[in-house]
Amino acid sequence: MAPLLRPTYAVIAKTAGVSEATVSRVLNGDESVHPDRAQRVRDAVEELGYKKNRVASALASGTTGLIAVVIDDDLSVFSDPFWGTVTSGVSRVLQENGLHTVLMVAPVGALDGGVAHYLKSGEVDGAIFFVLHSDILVNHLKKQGLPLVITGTPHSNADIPFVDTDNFGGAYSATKHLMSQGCKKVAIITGDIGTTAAKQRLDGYLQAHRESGTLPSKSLICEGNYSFESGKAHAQKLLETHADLDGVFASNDLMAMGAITVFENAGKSVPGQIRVVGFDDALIAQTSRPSLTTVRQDVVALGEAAGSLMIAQLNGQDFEPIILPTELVIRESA
Amino acid sequence: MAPLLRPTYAVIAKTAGVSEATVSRVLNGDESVHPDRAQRVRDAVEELGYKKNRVASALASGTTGLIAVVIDDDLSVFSDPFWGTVTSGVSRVLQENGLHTVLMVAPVGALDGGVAHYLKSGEVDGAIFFVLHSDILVNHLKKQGLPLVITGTPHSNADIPFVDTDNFGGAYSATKHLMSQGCKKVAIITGDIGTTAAKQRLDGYLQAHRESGTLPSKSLICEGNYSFESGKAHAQKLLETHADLDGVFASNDLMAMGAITVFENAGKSVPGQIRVVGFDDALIAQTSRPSLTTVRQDVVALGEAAGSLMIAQLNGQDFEPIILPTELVIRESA
DNA sequence: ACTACCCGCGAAACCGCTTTCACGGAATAA
DNA sequence: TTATTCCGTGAAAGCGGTTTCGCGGGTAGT
Repeated sequence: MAPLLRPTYAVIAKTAGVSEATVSRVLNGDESVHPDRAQRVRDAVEELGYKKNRVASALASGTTGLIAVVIDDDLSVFSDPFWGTVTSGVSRVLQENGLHTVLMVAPVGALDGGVAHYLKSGEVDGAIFFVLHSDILVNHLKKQGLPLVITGTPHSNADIPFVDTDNFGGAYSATKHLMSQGCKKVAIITGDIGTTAAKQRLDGYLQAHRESGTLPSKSLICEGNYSFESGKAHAQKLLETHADLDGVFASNDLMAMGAITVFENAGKSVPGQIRVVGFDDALIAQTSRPSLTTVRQDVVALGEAAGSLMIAQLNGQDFEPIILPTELVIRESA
Repeated sequence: MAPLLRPTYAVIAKTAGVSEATVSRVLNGDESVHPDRAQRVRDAVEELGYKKNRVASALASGTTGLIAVVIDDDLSVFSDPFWGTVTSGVSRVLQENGLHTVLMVAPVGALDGGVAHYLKSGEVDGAIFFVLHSDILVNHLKKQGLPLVITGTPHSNADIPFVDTDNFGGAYSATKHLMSQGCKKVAIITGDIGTTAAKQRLDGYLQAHRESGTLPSKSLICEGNYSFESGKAHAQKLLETHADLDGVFASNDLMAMGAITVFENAGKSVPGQIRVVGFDDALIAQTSRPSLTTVRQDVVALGEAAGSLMIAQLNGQDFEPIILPTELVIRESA
């Protein structure tokens, strides 16, 4: 493909007057080479503008320098700026460590799909999973010894390293905040309850109620799916069933926006009559009117943490799950 | 890394009773193998659950099956759902063709940066560029024979295959629409004028005016940078300098939203007193109040087109630049 | 002074697949 | 029948690094 042929070890070895083995040692940081000869090799490398052929290196060494980022879903997920941002964080950390990011967007499903095969085939040195609908593939890969990181909390309690936002704490403080603002009846619109994040946020909401001694009625708990439409639909239903509703915690900003739209169209002012808190601190939280009080999570940091955890594993270092803190950002809506 | 050792050609060859060369022929679709022996090979492959080692294959054949997606910018770009969506389109098409996507997010800058080296080192079979600030690297790579696709229109007129949205046409129809709604004085807030897309949208805006015989004054042309803040800032300035402003075409939805925010805060109703049209049809265009009239571009299709163009090149097929049509989506703001 | 070790370094095998080359036999031509 | 092609096929030579193995010389032990 490349017309100009790049130098190989053979050339470096000849111009440096050493063997190929020595070249390899120098280029891989083997200390046992005499400084003078090592320097001769480095000079030759410099002079010839040598760049190691990673493919050959991969074949011989068994490591490819590639980390897969797997999004277990369809394309729509990636339109969500959230995952794009996480990915950029991952990518940056990996790049700083000389690794590259292979992107795989596909429903993972079974153990014998294309993605599964690819991961099992040793073409990547590790895999970072984003949206995980099931742990079976992950557990399978773990058994094979592939370094893994999960972004979000795994479903099972297999000891797979993961990074996550403090969903519970964020939801808890959001709910507490609504209560402290005088809300007597606060509903929650959850995310896709099949995700651990949605469950944890619901738990935070419940915990806040538990502590205040006022358990919310079942009808205040609405099972949404993170979409704008589901936010609207549940807000509508809440209006009809709870005339005295005065607070809503939505599991993400988009649903919060949907709810606010419905409330205002129905003549309920936000935050005057109903206070609303979202989650994410996405761009729309700042640009909307009223601007949205929300739970901020540091999305780039999440990606970077995932990348770092992967690096740590590859280096054989110790590592533990990383839970990133959240911050309640108070704006106009609550 | 993988504990269970996978079978190699040697094993397949033995169980099928043929030579490794024949195995290779069968697995690469060489017609010149006798059907019976070919079948024996396929049976052996099936029976042993053989999967080709792509790394070894890459070393021997010189092709890696990897396509780089290069975003010539910093991380922030990837937080924009736009590029995430394009990427997912690319990724899907490539995956369907047995290729994988390597993501590189970094300022490309010079010819000797890390990204440049990687691309020149033959570790990828092709590269798709997203945000391009300069054509020099691209031209350099093209000379080396690396298959390239640019998403967006290149700066120079080098014959590099590209895909783009019909920016000119979209801006033209947006401006025409404002005029047809009775707007006498329509301003434009452009995007980062260093991008070809921003220039083309400006041209469309100007062309609409030219046809109507009313050339806009210089002060109606505001140079923004695609950010919410720049939308707000320019809207503010416009309010101060043009009391009779009654229409604004913003080069993207985010700036349009910024402008609307300013107008409404200033007591100007949208679309009552000032009509606003955006560009992109991003999610916020639907969720905002008033909902945004905007120029829709099919972002997934853009990515798919880029992927297809790459595939075509790799197959040695003919290919031409692809310009995707836009559609004016009329909502409340104009 | 003689054996026992350690250390730096090169020769060569190897990673798993691709591709050239040439051979044996069948098919066609003379 | 003999000479000429053509064709399917296997042996073997890479692709470009990595790694094992063992050699020769220097240091240390007694």
